[in-house]
Amino acid sequence: MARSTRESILTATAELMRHRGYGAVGMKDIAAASGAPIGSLYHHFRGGKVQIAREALVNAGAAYAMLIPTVVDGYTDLGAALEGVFEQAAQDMAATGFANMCPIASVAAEVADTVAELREVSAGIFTGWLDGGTAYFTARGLPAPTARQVTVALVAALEGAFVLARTMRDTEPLLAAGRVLGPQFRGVALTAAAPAPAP
Amino acid sequence: MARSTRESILTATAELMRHRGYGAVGMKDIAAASGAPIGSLYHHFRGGKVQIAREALVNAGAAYAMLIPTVVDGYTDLGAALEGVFEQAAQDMAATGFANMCPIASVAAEVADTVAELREVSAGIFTGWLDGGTAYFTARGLPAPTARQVTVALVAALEGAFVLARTMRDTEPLLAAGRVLGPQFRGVALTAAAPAPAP
DNA sequence: GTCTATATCCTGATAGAC
DNA sequence: GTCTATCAGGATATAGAC
Repeated sequence: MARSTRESILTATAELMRHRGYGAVGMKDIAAASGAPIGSLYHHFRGGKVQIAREALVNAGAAYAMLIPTVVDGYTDLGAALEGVFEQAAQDMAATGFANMCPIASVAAEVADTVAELREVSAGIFTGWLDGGTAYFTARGLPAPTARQVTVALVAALEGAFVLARTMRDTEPLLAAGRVLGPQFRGVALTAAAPAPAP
Repeated sequence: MARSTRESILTATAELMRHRGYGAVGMKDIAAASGAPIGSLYHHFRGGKVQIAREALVNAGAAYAMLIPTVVDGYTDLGAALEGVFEQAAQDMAATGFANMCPIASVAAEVADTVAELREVSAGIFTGWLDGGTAYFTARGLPAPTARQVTVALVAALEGAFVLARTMRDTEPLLAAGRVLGPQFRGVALTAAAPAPAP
């Protein structure tokens, strides 16, 4: 529920780019979806489309950073937790008609070679996720190297499975990824959850 | 090395879209990269840009379908093979300055909600990969359900790690994914390789 | 079949009245 | 701060000479 014009522009942009990526979202679309006329877009964001996308990505990245801890908090076994994350993702995606996908990866893959500034922002968000996830799993009792590897593999598999699932309109990739990643860590205990870090 | 005008248009398009996706590649770019003037593009592909992209994706999809079997053929242990695939991918990506990425996922993520025809083509290619990989691992002695799960998880993790690695310009995501996926299957034997199927 | 010139539309961005 | 009208450039696609 964004209140200010600025915020409504950013949330509308994140939502649009989650579905259509960067290039296919026009300033006119953002104006229509946010309720603000084109002139206001440039009034609030002097840097134009790139700046709007940049700030929308940063906001969305911060929101998504809390998703994995939120799910994993409910588990005391790492293997079960990993499977749970993928099952939750599969459920969400099916519930939204296979339209749900994080805007970061969607935009990142598209602009990695074309809009340097957005690639850099996306890279920073990914780095924050990986560092934050590592800190979280370390706080839950995993050795740091394991925590890092599990986090990186989890995020990579999730993002890839999202692409397959969305394209094929089938949750199989998410469920299969969870069933392959999870069992290896069954029996690895997670200690009591500390307050989740927000990187 | 494409010989005909038609072929050179398709290979140039695949190469361009591997780097820039769908929207950011213009007909003018395709004309320049292939050496064919704009008029020839429409002479050979009456359906315009969408048809060119469609055929370029199908060609590239068939080429990529053989990559995993090519690497895995060199192994007799499934765990080592999986790690080997990710190490090979990491090496390739670093060698190309983090520009290397399969054009299918790149385009698929971008057009899943905007260009129905290309989403359908991409879905067909993914399905072909998964079916082909399952058949390959089955031929190498794995039970069918395991073969399917391993294939789906492998492709999903690869594609996701590609996005992270390309954005962060770092091979860590590929290597971490390989080191998490591989160990679970160490000790699972692959029988003598049959001729790889080309789905 | 090859190639040039152009038509039509849509984009991001700006100027300036309210 | 809000909003409208418009600019300049680039997109896909076409027409038609060679």
